[in-house]
Amino acid sequence: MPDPTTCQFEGRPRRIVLTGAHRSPEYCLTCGVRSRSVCSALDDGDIARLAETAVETLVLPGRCFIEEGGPATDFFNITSGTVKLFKALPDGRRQITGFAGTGHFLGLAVSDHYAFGAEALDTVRLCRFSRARMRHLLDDFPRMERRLLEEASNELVAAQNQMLLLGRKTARERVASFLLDRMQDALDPTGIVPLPMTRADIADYLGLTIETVSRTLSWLRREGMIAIGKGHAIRIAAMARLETLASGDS
Amino acid sequence: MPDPTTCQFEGRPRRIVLTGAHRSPEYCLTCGVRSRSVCSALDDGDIARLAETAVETLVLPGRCFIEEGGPATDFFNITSGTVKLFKALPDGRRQITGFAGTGHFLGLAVSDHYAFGAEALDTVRLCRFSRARMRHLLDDFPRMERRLLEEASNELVAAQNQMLLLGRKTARERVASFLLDRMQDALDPTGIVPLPMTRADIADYLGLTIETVSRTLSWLRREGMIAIGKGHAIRIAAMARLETLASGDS
DNA sequence: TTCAGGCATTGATTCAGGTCAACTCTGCCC
DNA sequence: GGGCAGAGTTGACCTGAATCAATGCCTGAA
Repeated sequence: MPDPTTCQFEGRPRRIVLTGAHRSPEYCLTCGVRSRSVCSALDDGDIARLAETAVETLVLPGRCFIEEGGPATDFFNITSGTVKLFKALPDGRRQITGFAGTGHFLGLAVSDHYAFGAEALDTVRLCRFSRARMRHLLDDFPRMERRLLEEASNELVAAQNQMLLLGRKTARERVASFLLDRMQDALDPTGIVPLPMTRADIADYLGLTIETVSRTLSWLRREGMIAIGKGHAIRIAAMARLETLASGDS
Repeated sequence: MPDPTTCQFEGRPRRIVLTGAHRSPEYCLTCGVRSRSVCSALDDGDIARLAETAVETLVLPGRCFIEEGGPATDFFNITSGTVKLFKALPDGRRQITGFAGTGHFLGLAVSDHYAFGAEALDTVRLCRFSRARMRHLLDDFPRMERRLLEEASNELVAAQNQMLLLGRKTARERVASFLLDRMQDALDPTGIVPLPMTRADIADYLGLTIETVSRTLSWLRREGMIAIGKGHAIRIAAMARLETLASGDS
């Protein structure tokens, strides 16, 4: 069983080998990453050079692969799976600052120490670059820098939304906002929202306790706004009412 | 008197004229901005071209110059003064997502609408670029892009810290963290922390009410950790104890 | 099948911080 | 000086979410 307190890589890091399919700009390196990935900004030549420097890694669920405050040696591009990013206080209180999925970058820190930890929610595949190599790549591929800037800008907008949520929204508004955000992410028009994280993760993301998250979900169900399925999925039953609640119009 | 509900520029927008002093990389455009500014990443030629496209603007205290949700037409570099950045809910609840001072960039949004509002705390001078021009500049000056990426990364780290604060810290820990952050910003070794913002701004930044901010500052004073001076300044009297409090070690 | 352990739900109670209200302080205009 | 408005402080009380506690519900191991 993975020990979440240690911080190591699992699986079989290996050199990436490009095949025909991977030359398409809509696929990343070895692993079929979609348009959000690093490769959407690069051409075939770029990708060939990247392949020289990236290492594909498999991370098992529950395994922490970035340790908050640890030396920032690597840079990551997630190619499948979901990770949670978090910060912690000495007494154990935790705040999840975001969830990163396929195509997202990690480890952009300017400092030489990671400002946050990262842990795999499910089995995660990622491309790992040494930061030194990464710096050289940025010099060679201006498009890459453009991509990173775009990603960082998007994350800043998300962070500002989250600050509004954490600072000023009620528990009900927080949970409603969270469900809608997740639905946007899943791009599922049927209103089924996958929740690969535990109640504890949701609580740590929303600045609440697990009990409050649970009570609030039950309340949303009693009110007919959602239906709670088996196996960590929720169906949104009254989108409009949920949106009104999330925006704080009440 | 400025009307904070409308969103206009004050003063005398004008073309920027470079003089000898401004050619130095440690000064921005017209106005003596230090190393954090856009110019630290540019050489003389770059600066000369920038000067063609930037407009200097003076913003009066209390004036909102970026309206949340409004069309994102411009890009800004603050050359003096402090602004508050905020998001609001329909019923008036507000969250200040950050304070931006000399050298900071604003308006990096990927979307074509601003994701936050900005209002001058004191008299603010800034260099304004149209976003269309800005895009062309980024193509011409890769160094500029590097600078923006660095700035965005720093802001992301700050945002993550703020999420930890808003989601998991107590009122006392929040206020202590805030004072220490402000001191870092002011770079004043004597421990005098300038607070150009009102109690309401501090409250909206920390996710508290003005009453709680006031009570907490009074408590810190009674405990001997700070001394509250006249005219919006505070002296830190027991740095170590304040740091222990801020980090949540209690 | 049973048992153990993690996760989730629900109820009872507490408390940190919000709300409401009174008051002071300061600068400012007349 | 007097009066006024906005900012700040302090007290009394209330409430939303945390805390504490009990129970249910899976899943995997023996």
